[in-house]
Amino acid sequence: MTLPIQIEHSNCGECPIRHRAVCAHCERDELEALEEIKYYRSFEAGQTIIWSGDQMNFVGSVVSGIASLTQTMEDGRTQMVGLLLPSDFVGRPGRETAAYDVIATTDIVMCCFRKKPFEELMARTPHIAHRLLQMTLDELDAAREWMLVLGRKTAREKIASLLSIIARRDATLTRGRSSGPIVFDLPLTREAMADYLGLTLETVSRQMSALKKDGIIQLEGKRHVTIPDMGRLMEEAGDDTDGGFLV
Amino acid sequence: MTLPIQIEHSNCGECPIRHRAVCAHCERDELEALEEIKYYRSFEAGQTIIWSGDQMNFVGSVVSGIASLTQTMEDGRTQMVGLLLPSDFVGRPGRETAAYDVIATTDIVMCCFRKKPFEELMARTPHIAHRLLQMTLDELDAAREWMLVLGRKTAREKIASLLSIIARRDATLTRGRSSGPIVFDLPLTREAMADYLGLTLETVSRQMSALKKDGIIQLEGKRHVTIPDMGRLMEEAGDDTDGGFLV
DNA sequence: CGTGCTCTTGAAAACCCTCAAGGGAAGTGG
DNA sequence: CCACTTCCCTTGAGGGTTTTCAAGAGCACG
Repeated sequence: MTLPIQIEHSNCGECPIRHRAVCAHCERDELEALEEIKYYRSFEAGQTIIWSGDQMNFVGSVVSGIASLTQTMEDGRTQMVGLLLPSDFVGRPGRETAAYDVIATTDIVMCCFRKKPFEELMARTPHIAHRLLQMTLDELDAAREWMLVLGRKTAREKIASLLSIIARRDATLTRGRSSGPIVFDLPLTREAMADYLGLTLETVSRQMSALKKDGIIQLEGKRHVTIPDMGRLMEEAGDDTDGGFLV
Repeated sequence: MTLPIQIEHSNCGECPIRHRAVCAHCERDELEALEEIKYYRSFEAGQTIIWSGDQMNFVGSVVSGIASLTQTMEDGRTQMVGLLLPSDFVGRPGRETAAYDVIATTDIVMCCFRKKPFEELMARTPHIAHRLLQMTLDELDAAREWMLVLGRKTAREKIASLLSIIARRDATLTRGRSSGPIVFDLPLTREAMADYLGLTLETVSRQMSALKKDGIIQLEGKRHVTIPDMGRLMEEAGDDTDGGFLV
């Protein structure tokens, strides 16, 4: 049941998210201060990391794996409001309780900081505060982009939008190449996709099949996706591509 | 056509948004620095304040009136991604071009700062940076709350959600009372409501009529709304109220 | 009194959801 | 090794909500 997950990166200098996380702009001495209050935690896929309404005793960064921020109504309707990827920040300085459920989508490793010390450190470390502002503004943009998807796009466009976001992220992480087919594994179940897109899982499944039938995507198994032509996918997503090269 | 709108608040100390805007936590000397780079601009209802893709030469705060942040697809589908109320901040330090259209919903007065000097000032004024982080986090929460509305609520629940947000804001601004009926004027056309809610204007109109027929709201004319029972409205919105007193 | 704008209402159609059944792969225990 | 279960996914049929298309009402303005 409980796998002993190895924590390898005790040293910030060797951390895989060193240059993208909230600590990205930190100097050596600032990193050392962070190291003193940090600790790692691992969660298995499916585990709830934070319950909405709970006391938040820590903030932190996703080191590896994927988590989701979700909101649930009384009758069970669920909406994912954020996808947390490696380097993304979890928690809100200055707030006591969590506003959303944070759920591990895959096995995940987090770099956590006790909240109080982190807030104190942030107050005297402009590099951290500034980076957090940057990241928050980016998340706000992503949330607003997603509002267009949720409010105005068709089911087919929604699926294409999600796939192109994941494809783009994968392309950034794995290599800079933009030519040739893009290949990746979907980190989400059909149900998670549905919760992200404001659809039912049946509609997700149907639209995935339709995109496959039309040659926009290729599927091996349920999760392994190949995108032969990124431009076509973006057309299906309804985004202005106008070439779309260089992503 | 062009009304000569009076700019009254040249002095920050008397500014109506003094304690809620990005300058809220500023000391006297910080305010003086802001005063040196600030200027007021007025826009009439319907005017576009900023075009998506344009160079951003200023950032600023809404002093009075309402503006909307909207995103438009090539085929004309429009989604409002933010509602800018007095004290809300416009613009993103560190970015060159605007990501969204900013449109004056009502006549509006803005307190603007030239972008470059503001960024420099922010770099050496933690009070401003900290306040901006707070405000950005609040906006992120609002955006995420709205994602649930867009993704998972029915047309009727969407309308009720919008009305309760406006009602709550009005209640906060005009007085602390929470008992008795709430009365306000809708600052949005049916079309603007539709763009906010991801609906068509016909559906908005129909659901407004339905809520009226069911006694959830009362309408005088098209814009003047009375809410006899805030609890009932929030039930219709699908929000957990559990009493809901104290707003 | 016509024009323009916002809003309302109706009828038909489209899209997505709900309900239902079943397939395929992985894991468990006999 | 093979039933059996479970989980995830696919596909079909029917129905409901919202959209689309269309017409007209109410109001302000010139």
